Amino acid sequence: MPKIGVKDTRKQQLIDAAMESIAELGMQNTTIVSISKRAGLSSGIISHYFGGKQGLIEAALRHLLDQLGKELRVRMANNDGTPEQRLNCIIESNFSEFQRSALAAKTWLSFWARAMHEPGLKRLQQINNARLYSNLRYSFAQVMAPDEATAAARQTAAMIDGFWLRSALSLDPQENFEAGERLCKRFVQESLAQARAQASKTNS
Amino acid sequence: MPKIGVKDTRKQQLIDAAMESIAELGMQNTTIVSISKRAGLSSGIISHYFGGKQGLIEAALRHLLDQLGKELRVRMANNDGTPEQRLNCIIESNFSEFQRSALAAKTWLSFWARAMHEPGLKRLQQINNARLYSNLRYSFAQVMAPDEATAAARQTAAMIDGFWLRSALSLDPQENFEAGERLCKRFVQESLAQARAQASKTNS
DNA sequence: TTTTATTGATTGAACGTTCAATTAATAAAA
DNA sequence: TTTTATTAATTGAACGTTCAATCAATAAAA
Repeated sequence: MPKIGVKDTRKQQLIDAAMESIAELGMQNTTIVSISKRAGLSSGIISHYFGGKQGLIEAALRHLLDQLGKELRVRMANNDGTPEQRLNCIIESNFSEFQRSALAAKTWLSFWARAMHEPGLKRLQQINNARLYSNLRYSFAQVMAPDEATAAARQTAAMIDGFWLRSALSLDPQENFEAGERLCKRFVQESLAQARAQASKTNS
Repeated sequence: MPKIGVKDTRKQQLIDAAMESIAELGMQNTTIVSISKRAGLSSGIISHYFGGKQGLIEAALRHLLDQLGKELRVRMANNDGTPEQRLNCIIESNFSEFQRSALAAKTWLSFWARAMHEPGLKRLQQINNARLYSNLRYSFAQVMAPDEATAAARQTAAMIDGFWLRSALSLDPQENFEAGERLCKRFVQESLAQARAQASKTNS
């Protein structure tokens, strides 16, 4: 028998190498060779483990989404249930270290573009978008009227994605990401403050 | 001499065809044949007018940016100088009919992704990002303290781009664009209202 | 005729996929 | 222990396809 338990290791190696290649060369210039060389493996191995280049690309996106989900779950577990804290958690997990790395940022953007014309990727992307939105909406709805919560959630989701996009395209992504995180949190704070002011006025 | 004035016509035909192809097939599957066929011309003509496929791609992006700039200038000319009105103009021009079409949306996203790895496109993209930001900041600064204006401009710019992105990726781009425009305007309104409240408090 | 515009067949490079061959780790047999 | 059989893991050359770019040939205007 050959080495056993190597399968998952190899798969992860290839996924990492794929993201490195996409970040460095772009989706456009990422080839089976550019990936396998980075992983220190042969070109054939990609088809062996993922059925082809396309399969590896999808696996890489799934991996990014998993990271994002895990990030959120960890942070959610470590706080009480204040809407304010939960919203901060959501923002933080979207800007967390892993996600913030230039590697991930560039890879995301490539995926977004490709998702528009490949149903497999598009579905994954939409699930993720819907999750961000509904997480936000749930917390806002505990403090606001339904309509207000919907609006605030949509605005926040757009702001998060917008800062991501602009940061990835900027000359200094790191700095832009940090500023983006701060400004998203500030927006949420002020939305909540205004909602509370509104509520106390209605009650009196 | 040959037909005169055909040059610009052909160039525009090819730019339109390129955007159609990118919107339909994605940047990935757009070839000089898929473009030239849509334009009803031969494949060789692209190199003749644009020096190659890459040249046409850049010209198409430049065209999109020009449209955006023209859109803004027209709207700016038709209003007085209230910061509120100017900000609405900026938002409207970013969501205007031309820009809103699924064609433009898909093309934009493809450009964004590609811009990250091609200096020529990246420069164009950054000029555009900087213009949106500084237009916004200028108007906010007439009502707010400098720091506040910077923050509001950054938030608004991110929200605009974010709604663009999420709309382009959504199942119903049209509806999402419209909602996005409304919510961007609402955000600006509330930012201005809060700034004025702050100002009157400070004065008294 | 001269100049410009346009075509479309051709070329050569690049790419993803396939697969026969090799390697190396384990299990079973001697 | 040593030998043999078995099999997953891995390689990389070969193949067929796709594509951008080229260019000789043609058409049409001046």
